[in-house]
Amino acid sequence: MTTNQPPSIPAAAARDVPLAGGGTPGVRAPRGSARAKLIAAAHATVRKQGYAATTVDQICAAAGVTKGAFFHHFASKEELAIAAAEGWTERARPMFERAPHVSLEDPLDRLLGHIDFRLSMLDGPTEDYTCFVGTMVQEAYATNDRIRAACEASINAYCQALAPDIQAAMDVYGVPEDVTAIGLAQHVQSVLQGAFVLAKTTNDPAIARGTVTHLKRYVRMLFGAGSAP
Amino acid sequence: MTTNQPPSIPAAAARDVPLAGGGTPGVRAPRGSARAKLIAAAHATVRKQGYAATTVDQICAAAGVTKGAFFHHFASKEELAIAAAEGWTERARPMFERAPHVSLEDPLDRLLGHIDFRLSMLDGPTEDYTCFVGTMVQEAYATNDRIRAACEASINAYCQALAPDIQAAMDVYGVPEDVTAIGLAQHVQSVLQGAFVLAKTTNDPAIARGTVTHLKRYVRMLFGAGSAP
DNA sequence: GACAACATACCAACTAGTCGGTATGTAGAT
DNA sequence: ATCTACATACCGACTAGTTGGTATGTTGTC
Repeated sequence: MTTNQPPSIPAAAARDVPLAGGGTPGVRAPRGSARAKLIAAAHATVRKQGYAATTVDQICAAAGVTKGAFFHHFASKEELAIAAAEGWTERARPMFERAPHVSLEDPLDRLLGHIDFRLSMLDGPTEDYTCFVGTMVQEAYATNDRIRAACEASINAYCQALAPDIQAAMDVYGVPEDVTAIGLAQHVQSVLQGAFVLAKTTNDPAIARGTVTHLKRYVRMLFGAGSAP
Repeated sequence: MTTNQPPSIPAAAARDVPLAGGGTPGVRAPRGSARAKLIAAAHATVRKQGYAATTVDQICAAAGVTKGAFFHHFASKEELAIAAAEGWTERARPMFERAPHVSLEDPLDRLLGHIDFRLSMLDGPTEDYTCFVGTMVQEAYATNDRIRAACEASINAYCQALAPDIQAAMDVYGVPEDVTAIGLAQHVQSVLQGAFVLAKTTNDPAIARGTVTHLKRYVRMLFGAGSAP
């Protein structure tokens, strides 16, 4: 796992790095922007089609750059995948760090606020709220260990970032034995990943919202059952 | 959605339909077995590599048949995918129907027994306990609506099969308002799908077991909080 | 002998990656 | 300041190999 902190699921924050389309033919993009555009294009394309079905040419077209630029920055499609997994972590970090609920006093409120925040993201086109690394790891876990490890690092960073608030809430409110902060953080991540899969099944976030709502109720019951201040 | 009942995640029940290997060269398999072998091979291969990364030749090799047999039974790779999604439902049905917990008196015991059963399946190689349709829908939801719908039907059949016991438990024990039987069944399925994604991340079922254990605690708390007989 | 169930040979399209080349910036010597 | 030398960023035609699918031949069964 990497040593940095947060991680996992940005939504429509792609607008920072404009994808193609805006690339008026003849007018070159500023030098040095190709790499970031390729990573953003990979996020968008893989979230929609999966990794294997996404071609290098498609990513280049979505990024508005040529194959020459692609292989200048990345030695292979695999290297892009790994860089994009790291980029996913970086892209998610500010989203969760800057969310309003992080400044709440009570750690349980922060945790519930985070779940509400995730709930509010379950809207719009499926490919805008689903997880890049969650999608990619399904195709790579058994065939490409470097990509698998990069996805693991991203998911792990998310769980590690969530754990301190959970631990603080446990310290304040108590919780049944054999519940750990990291274990509950992983459960949160699991429910979200499962919500994405179910959402893809119907191409609609309704079921996903239902399942995350169950998660929120669970967290409330878990901490409510213990002693309260 | 199809009208049949159960559905979703068989484990190592593949042994009914032997995959290749056993195909001693020169010794032909019994006529009429190719279709079932191709579907079983698709299950195994897609669970391991994903749909797009799986080639028709790989499926044929795993099934121990030739391409001619493949295209005799299926008009295209897409048609196999759809048939395999239906086959997944059929394959899961007897596993869950014959499990010992189904004969328990109390509906809540049956539900908890089912979760325990799912928990016990989280063992061995990742590709042996993960979900074929859950894997495939991630790659197909936006690009192939027929495959998406076939996966939806399979997941839906699972939830529909689980709902009656949940409803019965709700009738006996009560449950917070705005909890529905089908909604909770979908949550169970969500947690399982998320557990599979997390398991793929580390290529180890430990996290998956943890998250399903959280699910079991949630179900207990949900029904325990209401009035009990 | 006719039809279903296969097998074999083959092809057109596509894909990741290569390669020679151009455009743009930058550091140091004069 | 300006010129040279070099590095970095990017372009797009090309290739070797792969892929889904087809066309045709063979074998077993009723």
